[in-house]
Amino acid sequence: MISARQLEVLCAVIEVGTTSGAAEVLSVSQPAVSNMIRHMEDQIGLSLFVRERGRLEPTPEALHIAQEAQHLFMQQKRVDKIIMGLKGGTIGRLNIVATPSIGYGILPQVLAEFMKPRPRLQLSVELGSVDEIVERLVSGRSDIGLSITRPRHTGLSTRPMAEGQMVCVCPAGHELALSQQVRVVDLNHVQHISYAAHTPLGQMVDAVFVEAGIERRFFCEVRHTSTALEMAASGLGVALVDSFAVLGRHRPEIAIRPTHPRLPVTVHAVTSNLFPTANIAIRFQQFFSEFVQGATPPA
Amino acid sequence: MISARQLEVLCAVIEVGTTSGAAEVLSVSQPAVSNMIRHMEDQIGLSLFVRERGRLEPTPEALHIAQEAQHLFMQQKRVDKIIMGLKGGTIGRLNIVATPSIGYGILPQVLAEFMKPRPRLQLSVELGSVDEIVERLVSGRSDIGLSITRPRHTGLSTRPMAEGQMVCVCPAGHELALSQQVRVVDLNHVQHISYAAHTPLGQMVDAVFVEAGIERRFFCEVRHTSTALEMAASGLGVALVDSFAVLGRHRPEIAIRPTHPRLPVTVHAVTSNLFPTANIAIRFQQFFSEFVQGATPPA
DNA sequence: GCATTCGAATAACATGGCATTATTCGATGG
DNA sequence: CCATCGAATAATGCCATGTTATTCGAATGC
Repeated sequence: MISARQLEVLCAVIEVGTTSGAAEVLSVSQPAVSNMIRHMEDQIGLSLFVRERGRLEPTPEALHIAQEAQHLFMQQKRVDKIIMGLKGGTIGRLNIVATPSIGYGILPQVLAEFMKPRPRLQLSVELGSVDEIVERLVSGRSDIGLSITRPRHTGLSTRPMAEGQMVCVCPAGHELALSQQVRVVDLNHVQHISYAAHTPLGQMVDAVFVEAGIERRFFCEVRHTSTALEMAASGLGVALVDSFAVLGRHRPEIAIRPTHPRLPVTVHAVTSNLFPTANIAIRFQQFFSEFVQGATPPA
Repeated sequence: MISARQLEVLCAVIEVGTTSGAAEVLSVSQPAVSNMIRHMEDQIGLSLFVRERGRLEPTPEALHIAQEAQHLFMQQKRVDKIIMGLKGGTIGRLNIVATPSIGYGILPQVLAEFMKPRPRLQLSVELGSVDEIVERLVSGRSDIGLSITRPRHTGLSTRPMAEGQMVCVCPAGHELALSQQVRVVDLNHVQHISYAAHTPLGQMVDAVFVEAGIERRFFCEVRHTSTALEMAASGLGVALVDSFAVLGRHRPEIAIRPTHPRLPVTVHAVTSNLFPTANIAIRFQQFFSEFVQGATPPA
């Protein structure tokens, strides 16, 4: 019926007292205001102003309407702010599900930075296996999944977010730290921490040993790179971890060396095709990629 | 920034699920809805729907915005209702100031009818002399004044609202009731109730006696026609009252006769030129006129 | 008393938002 | 494979809202 613009003009004229003044405030021409007022009066069938001595005097009705319109403006501003917030990702909710390797490794750092300009963003982080990631995504309970291994599932889309590789982590001063590059098969000669053969990381490492016709030997088996990293940092032995796990952290107690052969790992973002991806999730993907790009690569 | 219309379309599409359906609900064409959605997405830079299997799936952001928009719609409806109410005069406040003759006579009947379709209208009725009416109007405390005598005052406008005349009221069976018409000067011959010479009504009646070269004689002097009417109805004597005082009332105990000469009286509506007249006051004037027109004239 | 000034109204015209109809494209289902 | 349904696109129209230029009326000041 009555437009927000009309109310805006009405209020401006009432506040300022003249059409010319209101026009200036609203950054439009004086006739625009004049026409709008007349049009409004015709439309609603009420006298809003009386022309007296060349001035406009608001009627009681006009004052009443203007008063009520304030509440409308409040709501309008509120909606606009919310839209801006959603667009900028400063409000809303981001539900992440990630593998523990990522969740204990790089994710906390990324999230810390991501949340800095978005204090009002609701955050949810779940850790789980690839199967659990798939389950949460297809059921719509999570907006985005983060995984090294790329789940194959109809209804899920994966995109590479960051390229990295496995690196060898050894206590500072360890014999393997003397060379610039660590041969994967050489790990058999030292006390080293590795991954179960049925895990994706274990299979990747195993492939190298199989290629070389050697059996992998390790004294300790863990599930997650973060665990392996902490054990290595504690001087327990040598470990292979993904480069993301050590990204951007200064750790004087450990040395980091690339491996031979190179074992590339990729962090994948996984989203559901069954539900629209939240804008904030898309932004988070971008942010994640840029964060990894910008972070100091492992020495 | 974002228009109410756009939000309306957004909500419709989300609720109905298809652009075609939303178009039907909104009574517009399907392309109109389609274009609006696209335009909105361009404008705010957010994906609101994902096109999937030929259908529209709202994004979480779209759902969030739609939710907030509901409050805006509430306010919009509220403002519209208020405007309608002001236009129809069902809300607002009507401040009336009237002379006692009117205030005790016809006004209550008129107001009773006027208020029936306007149960939420605030009403204020003050009674006072013509001077007091003037004072209240020029000070802006009353919206409209009702008076038989027409106040002369710069800043006040008067308009005739109802034409009537003085009528003679006598107890049923009174000798004057025998004739179809009562000569004013004949009142001197019966016990009659009249008005002080300094009052407008008194002067009007006096003028007839002066014209005839007769001195007015009466046994009782009152100020208001309503008092005179009640006294006459009680059988105390004969009185001249304005025709409005007996308008629309069946009173078997009294007889009403026109006078000779005719003594016309007019109810005037008085409004201030210093303030805009409230729409409700204008409507009341119209209503008053029509009420008097439509009411059964005194027999 | 007359010119100036200020504000409102009007005229004539431009533009963009939002609508229309007609048509095409893509997916789904018998 | 075709019929159907829904969305998108194209071509177009109208009206709300804006513009500039001008006029009109009232108040003001010399």
